[in-house]
Amino acid sequence: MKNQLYKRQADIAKAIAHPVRVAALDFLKNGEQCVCDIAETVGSERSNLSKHLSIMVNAGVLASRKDGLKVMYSIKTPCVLKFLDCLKECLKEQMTEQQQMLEALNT
Amino acid sequence: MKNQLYKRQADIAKAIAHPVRVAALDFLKNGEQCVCDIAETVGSERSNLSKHLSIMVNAGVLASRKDGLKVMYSIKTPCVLKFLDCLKECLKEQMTEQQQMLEALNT
DNA sequence: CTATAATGTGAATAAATGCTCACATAGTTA
DNA sequence: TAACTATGTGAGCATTTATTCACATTATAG
Repeated sequence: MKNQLYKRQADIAKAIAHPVRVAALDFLKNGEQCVCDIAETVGSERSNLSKHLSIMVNAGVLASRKDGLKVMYSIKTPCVLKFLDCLKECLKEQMTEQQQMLEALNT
Repeated sequence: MKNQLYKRQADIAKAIAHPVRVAALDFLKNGEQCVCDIAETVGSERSNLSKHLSIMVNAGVLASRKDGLKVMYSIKTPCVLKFLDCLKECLKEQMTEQQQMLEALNT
């Protein structure tokens, strides 16, 4: 039972745990975007990006809708944004720690 | 430059994106614990868990210290806890959505 | 010093993930 | 209808990650 919950939490984290996907999410903070714009921004092959996006849709992180020729992707729930902020904050803490070590080295 | 940042954020997410590691973190919310207790709680082989823990230490998510025969692991920064809460919240949102669909099916 | 306990490591294997390419599909425009 | 645009899909391959087992290491206790 609990293991199921841990697995599902891990699946959500996994869906985000790739540089291209983090970059795409960071771009999608500005609102929904089509695949071609995302591809250009994150610098990824279309077909490859397509797969990354569908991974995130399957994990419930993104939503998608058709608009004529284009497919528009958007962040599905507010907590995904929170999640991204958390990630950035963790990174910031790590870098602050490194900087303190650097300063200690210079004294 | 930005790609470097995305990669490092992805690395942090990756370090958490495994059921055993989520379970271990959830246990470590109660404070530092030795490997044997973590192993028993999450139900994982010692040597396997040892590797999972070292992955998280390398990613800057956990800290470790020796205490006699034992090695004690603990969550390194508060934002990791926040991160876990975010994960749980995302899962909750997903499950709420599913429940609404279920209810719609019953009407 | 020897035995024991807790943990880590390395090699081998298995499984999952990611990338690229060629092609398929769906909608649009001429 | 034909050509074009945006996107998705499948196969093949390379890379990464996970698991298991046997063994190494470190500290403790007798």
